[in-house]
Amino acid sequence: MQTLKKRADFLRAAKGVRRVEGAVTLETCKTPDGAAPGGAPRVGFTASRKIGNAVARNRAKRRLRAAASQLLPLLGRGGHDYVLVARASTGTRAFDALLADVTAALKAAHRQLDRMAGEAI
RNA sequence: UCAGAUGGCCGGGUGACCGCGGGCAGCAAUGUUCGAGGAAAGUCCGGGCUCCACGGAAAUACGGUGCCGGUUAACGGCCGGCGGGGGCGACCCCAGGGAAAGCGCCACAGAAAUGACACCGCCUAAGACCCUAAAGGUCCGGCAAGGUUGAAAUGGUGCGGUAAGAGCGCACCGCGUCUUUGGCAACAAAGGCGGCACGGCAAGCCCCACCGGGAGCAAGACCAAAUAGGGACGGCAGGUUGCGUUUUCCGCGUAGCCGUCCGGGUCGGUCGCGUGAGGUGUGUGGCGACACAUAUCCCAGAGGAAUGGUCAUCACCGCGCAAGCGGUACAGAACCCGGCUUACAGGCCAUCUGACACU
Repeated sequence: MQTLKKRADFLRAAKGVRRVEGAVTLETCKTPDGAAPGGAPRVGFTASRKIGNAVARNRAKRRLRAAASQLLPLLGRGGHDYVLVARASTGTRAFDALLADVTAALKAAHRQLDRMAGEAI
């Protein structure tokens, strides 16, 4: 799975669809043409200083990465960028609950994307 | 046993499955091995390394350091001493050069704050006057003991002395100064001399001694799409046109397009990047910091940034009769090293001090 590395990719995702669910915030948008050969979903992780010190931020990103590696191959849509933003409770929430949060956020974001696509047509 | 002082150490362990980053082997699949800290933190000092600047050296300015000796690559670190202060003690604390080079400041209170001073007080001996004596009073005066203020008041205590007092005299203590002795030194001790002359602040300026060129791995080096502009060479087109040569003619110069190369350096990539003032053990020297010798080990190197998820079991702590449940600090390397400072659940070890008890 390809990870996002450019600041511009994160900014583009932040302007797209945003869902807050439990201990995570999900931001997503379409991958720009040509950026991801093969059409696999791309993913990025963010933890701001509001989360805590460096140890807390690292831990939050690791748990999000673990969750994404389980869920995105099943639920992710090709040709989309996903950004998982850590929240204050990301480091301490039970992992089952964290998985449920990410799943719910993905499904809700997909519904919103479909609705926007329908309006566009 | 209790209370305390100092120095040091640990910072959850083991196993299973699915994953992550680097090295090595391999065409690959894959295999194998290594993978955060005592502070990785704050970025406060000192160095290595890199680039820039610069005749050498010194001075001025600015900044830093500040008892003495040692240690170190170096330091504002560390070690050992000295001085001052605190504690019954083990031990702890100190921004600890110079105030007779100079300037400045010393609020409030107080009589007086440095050219020290006289508010309340103390005295009436000598001299003059009143009172014809005595006693007393007035003047001229003397004094700074006692009181009051303050962070600080021109040595302190005692005895003598005096009208009252005063280093006025003496003893001891303090201070200053000289000499001797001990010590590498800071300094200490002893003796002589001086009747006291010399208030505090240098963390206000300043003086003295010593140290310091600047910027930092986003340093710096290399490879190199694109693009702007430049250069060289070749080809095509052209003597029609524009511009310059004051005007006309002639002539000359210049302006176009394409390709290759040079140069340039952006996105990106590679290096810098971990064998080092390295760790560990042993020995020797030293009170110690540390040094030397020797053996042995290779121990993170990412670049949106690697350690996560699930489970079992053990250890410790809390709650609970129990089954069990919950918790396990502070905190994440980013060029490297030596320090300092700050944070830290819980636990361990060694040495020493005081008190009590027992032998």
